Amino acid sequence: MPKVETAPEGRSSVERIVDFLYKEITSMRMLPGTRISETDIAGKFGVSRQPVREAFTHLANMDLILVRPKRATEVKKLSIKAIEKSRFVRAAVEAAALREAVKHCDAAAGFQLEALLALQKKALAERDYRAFSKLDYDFHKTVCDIGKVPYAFEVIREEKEKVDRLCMLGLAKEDRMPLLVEDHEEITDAIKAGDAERAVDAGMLHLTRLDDTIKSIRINSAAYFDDNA
Amino acid sequence: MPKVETAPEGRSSVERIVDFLYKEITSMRMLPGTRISETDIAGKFGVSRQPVREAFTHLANMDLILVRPKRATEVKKLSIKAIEKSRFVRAAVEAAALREAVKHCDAAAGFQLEALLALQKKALAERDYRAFSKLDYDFHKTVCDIGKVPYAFEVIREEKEKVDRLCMLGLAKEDRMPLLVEDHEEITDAIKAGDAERAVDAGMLHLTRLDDTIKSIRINSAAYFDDNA
DNA sequence: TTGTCAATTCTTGTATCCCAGATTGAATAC
DNA sequence: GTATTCAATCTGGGATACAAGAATTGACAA
Repeated sequence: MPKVETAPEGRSSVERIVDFLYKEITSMRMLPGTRISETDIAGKFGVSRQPVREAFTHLANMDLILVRPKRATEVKKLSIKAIEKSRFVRAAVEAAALREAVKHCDAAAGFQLEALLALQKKALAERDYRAFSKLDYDFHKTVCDIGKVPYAFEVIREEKEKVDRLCMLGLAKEDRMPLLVEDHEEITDAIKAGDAERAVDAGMLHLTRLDDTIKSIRINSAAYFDDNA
Repeated sequence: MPKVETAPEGRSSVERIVDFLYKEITSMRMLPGTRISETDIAGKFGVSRQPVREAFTHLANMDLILVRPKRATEVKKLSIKAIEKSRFVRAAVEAAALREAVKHCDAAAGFQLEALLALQKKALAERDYRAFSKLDYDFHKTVCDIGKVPYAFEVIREEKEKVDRLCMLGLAKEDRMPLLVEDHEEITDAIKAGDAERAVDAGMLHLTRLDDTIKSIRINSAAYFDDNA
């Protein structure tokens, strides 16, 4: 018998609470500045305050909430500095991954990218943003895999998550799909051509697609931001 | 009245505990695999288990300890994968920072680097590793500042801390000083010359200086490592 | 001597209680 | 009417007590 892992309705109390709050916050259902109380959450989950406290510590370490002792705990506001840092790290890692991908690209790798591109065009034609989202994820992961730097994608994903919350405020994600597919196409061509600089340039251009979104959100939703750096 | 910040003997209990354990672990006074008990630490600090638990959560999030429920908590072993990831991120960020530094370098920036170099040579001549260590820190920070990417250095520092623990096992750090200063010299020259590729190459070479150390430690101290990837 | 099993004793997880600081709003003095 | 003060109340911080799981150690039998 393989030994059942039990886990009746999740795992531990704190994990369930962390998961719940994480999703609430990153999906922007809980807006920055929202105050959350240990007691409330404890009541909502039918547990004592202790697990909630630990969950809070977790989320605080993730920079998602701000615990102000004796005052209150609230959903952390977005920080321009943090976003810029994230943006920079992502660009640096993405560039490095692309250079490695160019170095290690072979015929099979080229086909992998082309296959993903085809699927993306299909999703684009069907205006299936959900599918495209997954394919976008796969594309960048594949680039990292081709470059034999799997950890690069971990970093990219981590940094991406940090700004994903913000993008929930942006509208009309569907409109940007064609542009993104074009970018992927250019990146693929550059990698297949073995042109590292062109691949990096395309990758960097690809990243700038986010900048406008961020800028407009920053203006329209200034209340959710913290520093004005 | 400026309002005294109190803080009798530090800050909060958990912060003191985190600081203590952090130093113990990163200085390798507590070796990987060492078991630590909430009760013990609580007793040692004269507090209850609660603050200790929170401190543990912190350290677990930093990947320094491993909490195994109902079993025990122990100092986390070193992970080859984590080291490679850290190494990659650092290289990527360092490269990006160097490119930016080249872009923004002016006469004043050049003098800053030269000044640091002179101090480093002085420390080298005096075999003052402690001073050199600080100057090395300053050098890389200055590069990031020149490139107007201050957050880059934050990342570099964070990643550096992750492998610093490991370097405690290495000996004869003094012997590598001349090589490191030479590297800094080459990096400075390349930046001043406005040659981005040369600067990046020099920076990458600089990073490889660590690789031998890591490799030898990995062999000599295999017991402290986790995965054998 | 060795293998098995059970009780004991560790470990962390959770609940409950009390405490101190901070906010807030009402009452009071001006 | 305005400003100040003080107390009720809400916040998180910490201590203690209890629960549950895993490892260890001991006895006992083969």
